[in-house]
This record gives sequence, structure tokens and C-alpha cells, in this order.
Amino acid sequence: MARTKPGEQRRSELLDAAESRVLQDGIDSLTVDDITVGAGVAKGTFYLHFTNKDDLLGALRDRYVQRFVSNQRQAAEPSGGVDKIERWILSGIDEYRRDVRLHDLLFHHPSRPEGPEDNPAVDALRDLLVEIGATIPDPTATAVILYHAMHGTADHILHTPADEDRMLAEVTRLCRILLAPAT
Amino acid sequence: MARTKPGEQRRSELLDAAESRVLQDGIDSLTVDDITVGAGVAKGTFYLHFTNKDDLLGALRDRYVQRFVSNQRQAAEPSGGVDKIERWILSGIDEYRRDVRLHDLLFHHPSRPEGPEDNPAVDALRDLLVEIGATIPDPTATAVILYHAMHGTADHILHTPADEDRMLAEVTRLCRILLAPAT
Amino acid sequence: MARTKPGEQRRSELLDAAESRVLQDGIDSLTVDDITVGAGVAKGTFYLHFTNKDDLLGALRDRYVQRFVSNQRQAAEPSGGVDKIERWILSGIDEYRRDVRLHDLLFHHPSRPEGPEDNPAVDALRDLLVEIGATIPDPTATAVILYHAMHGTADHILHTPADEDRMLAEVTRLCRILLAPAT
Amino acid sequence: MARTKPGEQRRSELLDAAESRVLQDGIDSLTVDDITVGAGVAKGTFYLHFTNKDDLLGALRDRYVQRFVSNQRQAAEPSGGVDKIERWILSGIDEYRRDVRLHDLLFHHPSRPEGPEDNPAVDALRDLLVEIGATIPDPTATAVILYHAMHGTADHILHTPADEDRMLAEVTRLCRILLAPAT
DNA sequence: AATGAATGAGGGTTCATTCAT
DNA sequence: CATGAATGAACCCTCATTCAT
Repeated sequence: MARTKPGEQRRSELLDAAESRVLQDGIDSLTVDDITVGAGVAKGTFYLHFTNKDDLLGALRDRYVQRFVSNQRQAAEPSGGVDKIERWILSGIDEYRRDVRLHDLLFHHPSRPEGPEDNPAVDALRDLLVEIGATIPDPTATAVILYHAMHGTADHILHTPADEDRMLAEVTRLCRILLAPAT
Repeated sequence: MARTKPGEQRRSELLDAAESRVLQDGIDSLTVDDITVGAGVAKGTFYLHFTNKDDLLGALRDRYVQRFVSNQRQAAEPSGGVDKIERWILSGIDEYRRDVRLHDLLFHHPSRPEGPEDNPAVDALRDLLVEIGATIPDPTATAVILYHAMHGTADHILHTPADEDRMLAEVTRLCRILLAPAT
Repeated sequence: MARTKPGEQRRSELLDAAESRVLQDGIDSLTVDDITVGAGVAKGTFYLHFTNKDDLLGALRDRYVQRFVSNQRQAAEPSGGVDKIERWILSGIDEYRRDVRLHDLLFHHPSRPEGPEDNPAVDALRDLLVEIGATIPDPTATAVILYHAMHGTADHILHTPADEDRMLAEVTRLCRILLAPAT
Repeated sequence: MARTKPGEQRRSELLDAAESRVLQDGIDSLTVDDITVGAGVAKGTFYLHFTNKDDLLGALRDRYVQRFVSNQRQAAEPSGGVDKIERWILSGIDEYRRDVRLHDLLFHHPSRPEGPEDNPAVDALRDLLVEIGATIPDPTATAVILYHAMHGTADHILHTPADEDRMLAEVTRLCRILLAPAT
């Protein structure tokens, strides 16, 4: 039986198996055994691809962020002006809602290394604000706030799905108000 | 030496010791031994006051929330109108900044029981918005967003202290815009 | 069932169990499980008395040395002059032969911390040489050599028991020659 | 690139790599990976030349002994009489000092198979004693003792370099006294 | 009310060895 | 001859919880 696979694929399969377990039971109960059994390999194989469990968690986080920003970028692409921001925000909320569980599990876990570690999503949003030439005093500050409003909105909708419509409406209002050309 | 103390005091001392260790090293590395040594009691004493470690963590969370809302209420008290909201927000940011580490450690930890579990701070903010008669379409939605903007701002300032002024300015702007009587 | 025992006794029992396993199979195959099973306690109990396996090995070495020098001292006590040295040497050989296996296992093992770490037996021998007023140019150097001659003799007898008599005779000759008042 | 090399050379390179790693970190931490990486070959190649790790360690020991006795023989060659013994001893000390670390690492390690296994160096010394016609009652016994005195002296000088001169003087004295034609 | 010795399940990591290519 | 991905048994150590005193 051909057991050898290209390195990238094995690594991916291990990440997939880990992600799936994390979604089921969280990081704390995640064991290397779980992962390797899930990926159909022996325990030692894990250490051929990751130096230890934290290394894998880091890889999981990187993969998450990469997927996220790439999706969001794609969704906002076609539009322009304030619409672009709105779409970016709304697609972000959408994506968060789909993945928020994984997000929180991965990023609100003590295994995450300390340190500032700036948020690529905030940076992307700031760039977008600049790009559309929004008439705002401080794009960075606005980006931070919008980003957290987006995140909080997604969270809230998850906890209270009934509030979905009103929350989306309010976020939209916030967007328009914050970015409206001051008259 | 009289080693017996009133139950409430022992319990408090254990909570204090635990909180102090959590602030130093996080929850994951917190052991019952740490706590009892910190409180100057034997290991078994812990189980006289808490049924298990998670029970203590829950008590720590309750104490945190109680302190927080009570402080914020006090700070906003004297003012009225939009000022009251602004004060509430700014004092919240202030307090978060002082305690955000403990907050995140306690509330972003997998030991926290799952489930919706509504946020008393958001409720308090909504009540405030209603109380001052803000002319907004959806006080609840606005409260959610303002709350997360507040939290995100505090987080960002912690990571990037240099941004303090601009962030506070932007949050103030947000408050005024969102709550401004629509003209 | 009264499971609690005085600390010193538990510690001793663990040392005994470990020593016994080491004598059977050497240090490399010694596991903490072996030790605790041998001592009739749970695994965790081991770590109540030793910080880790190396710590226990160190304790085993200390105990060995203490026993050794104390026995040797006792054997040499009654005599005086060159006789005292001879007795010390011969009792040392005797004891080595009884314990050489344990000695080598403990002291010729990589787990032993590096570093000079002077040999208490050599020191004791030097003191003895001085005490009896041996007419030798360099008591320290003579002590080193006699000590190793003793050790080597014991080793050789163990490997080749048939040589016992001749080896003891030669060591005795060596003693007398080295310490004889130069004429 | 032509990766194939004559068997003897590959084997030698593997031995060299292993010896070098042993000298740095000891046998316990020596891994087959270390060796093959050090020799610039793949892991599997190791098993083309040695049946397992212990096999390689045995080869390392054999090589060591071969080198040692051949060097010592060469050093003693030119002289005769007691001088020859003295030279043999002193060159032995010299060589031990240079290689004692490797010696101890290789020969005081549990991986060494058990059993009597007589010492070729002692045999060589006994032959030498007989050859020069030393007037001693028991050449074998004397050889054993001299050999261990030599080894112990080398050890001591390594631990306490300051004692070098006095130790060499004492060993010389011992040689002369032990071998001196009894008057 | 308080103690603290004892428990024992649980999991991360290492590494010699194999074997399909 | 040579490769190196894969295997999986083995073992140390942690720590929440119990319970006899």
C-alpha cells in the first residue's frame, strides 16, 4: 500500500483532522492522538510535520486568517465607494457567523502566543477606507471600531439569531453615518 | 494559633489568591495548589468552599462582572443626555484597560460554560439609552454595537498605546454621530 | 487502611525499591512505574518525595557514599599505623566486592551530573595517611593512587575470582612498600 | 552526484560522525538521526552498515582499544628495563588524558554488553613486566594494580589539573618502588 | 473547620527500526 | 547502494480530587 504522500497533503490532512476535532470539542481536549487517528496516520507522523501541538495550533490560526481575508476581499471586490465597505462588513459578518466558533476557539485560547500581533483584517479595512477616499478624520481608528462592531454584531447574532435583521440594519446605519461625507 | 476564620473571609481569600495567580500566569497553569498556597491554607480547605476548580472560576467571573457594572454605573450617574452615554463608554474603556487582562483570561477561556448567557453590560447600556431618550431606531442594536466598539477600542489601546488619543476621539465621534438627534 | 507513613520512611522505601530495580536491570531500564510498583504506592507519590528521576538517582548515590565511608571508617577504627591503612584498604575492597555492581551502575552512568566533584573516600584516605604520620612525600597523591589501586583490585577480583589471593597479597605488598619508612 | 562510496569509507564516516556526537553529548542523547545527518547520508543507510545502534557502539569501542594499545606499544618500544614500564605508564596517562572522555563515555555505559571481558591493556602490561624480567612475585597482580593506578592518576589529573606534577611524581615513585629489585 | 499524604488517569514527545521506492 | 516517510511502543510528569486524621 502506497503510504507515502506528498508532504503538503499530509500536513493538510493533519490540519483538517485537527480542525474538525477542535470544532467538536475545543482545544483543551484536543490530543495528538485524536489528530493522528483522525488523519489515519501513526502518532509519530504528527511530529514529522509539526514540532509540537502549539505549532499545529499556530498553523491552524494562520490558515484561518488567510482564508478569511481572501474571502472577504473577493466579496468586496466588485463594488466601490461606501458600498464596498458595507459589502466588506456584511460579508465579514456572514463569514464570522459561519466560522465564529472556530475563530473563537482558535483565537481566544491561552495557547495563543502573547504579544501585540496586529490584526490583518483591521489593516485590510483601513486600506479599503483609504482606497475609497472616505472623508474621515482617522481611517485607522475608524477601521478598528468598525472591525469590532462587525465582530460584536456577528457574535450577537449568533447568540440571539432573532436579532439578525435589526443588527444588520444598525451596522449598515453605522457604516453610512460614519463614512458619510460630512455635510 | 486560631486557624478558623469566618467562611466568607476564607472564600474571599481563596478568590483573591486565585485571581492573583490567574493574572500572573493565566488559567491553564492555575492549579489548586497555587491557590491554596497563595491563600495560606491546606489543599483540602479549597474543597470546603468550592466544589471544584470550575466552580471557583465561575465565582471569579461573577465577582468581576459585579464590580464592573457597579463602577460604571457610578461613573455615569452624575451626567445626563448623550453625556451620560459618553461617560459610561469612556469609563468602561478606562476600566477595561485596567482589567482587560483579567477579563479576557476569565471570559475567553474554554472553562467557561457554553450557552448564550446574555451580557449584563449590554443590557445596562440599552437601559441607559432608553433612559436618556436617545432618538435612535433600535436601542438594543445600538447598545450591542456601542458595547463592542468600546471593548474593541480598549483592546486596541492596550495593544497600541500610542493610538490612545485618536481612538478616544473616534469613539467620542461615534457616540455623538450615532446618538445625535437625526436632523 | 492507614496509608499515610512518615515522610522519611516512604522516601526510604522508594529508594529501596529503586535500588533493587537498578541492581536487577540497570538504570536505563529503570522506570518510575517500576519504582512505585516496587514500593507499593501510586505513581504520583514518587513526585511527592523526588522532583524527578535524576533527583532520586542523586539520592541513591548520596546514600551509597554515606554507607560506604561509614562502614570503612568503622573497620579501620581499632588499628593504628600502617595496619590502619591496610585494614581500610582491605575493608574497602571487601565492601566494593559486595556492592561494586551497584557502585558502577550508579556512578558510571551518564545521568550523573558532570563536574569535578571530589571523592570523599580519597579525602578520608588522605586524612588517615596524615593521621598515622606516614613518611611519604605527598599524602594526597598517595591517597589517589591507593584508592584507585583498591578500586581496580576489587574490580579485578570480581571479574576473576580465582585471582583473589594473589591480588590481596599484591595490594598488601603495595601498601607496605609505599608507606614503609624510607630507609 | 555520485553518492555511492566504498563500503569501508561509508562505515568509517558513520563511525566518525557517531564518535564526534558522543564526545559532544554522550551516548544517551545519541540518535541514529544525529549520526546519519553528521555523516551526510539518509537514515536508512545506517542500517546498511550496522545492524543496530548497539552494533555501532561496539565498533566504536573496538576502534578505540585498537588505537590505544597500538599507540602505547609504540611509545614504550625504544626503551628497556624499568624505563620501558615507566614510559608505557606515562604514555598511557598521556593518552588517557587526551581521550579519557571518550573512553569513559564508551566503556562506562550500560549499552556495553555484560560479562568478564578481559582488558587487553592489562595483558599487554603483564607481558611487558615479564619481558623486562622484573623481580616481582606476581606480574599479573602487579599489572592489574599498575594499570588502575595509571587510570586513576589520569582521571585525577583531569579533575584537578593543578595536581599534575605531584601525581606524575608519585606514579613514577610507585613504579620504581614496586619494580625495584628487592634488596 | 482544617489538614496534606496519597491517588491514578491522562497526554505530549522521542526515536529505533522498517520498507517501498 | 541509497533514500526518508512512516511507524508505534515506551515513559515521564502533572494535577484535580479524595479521605483518614
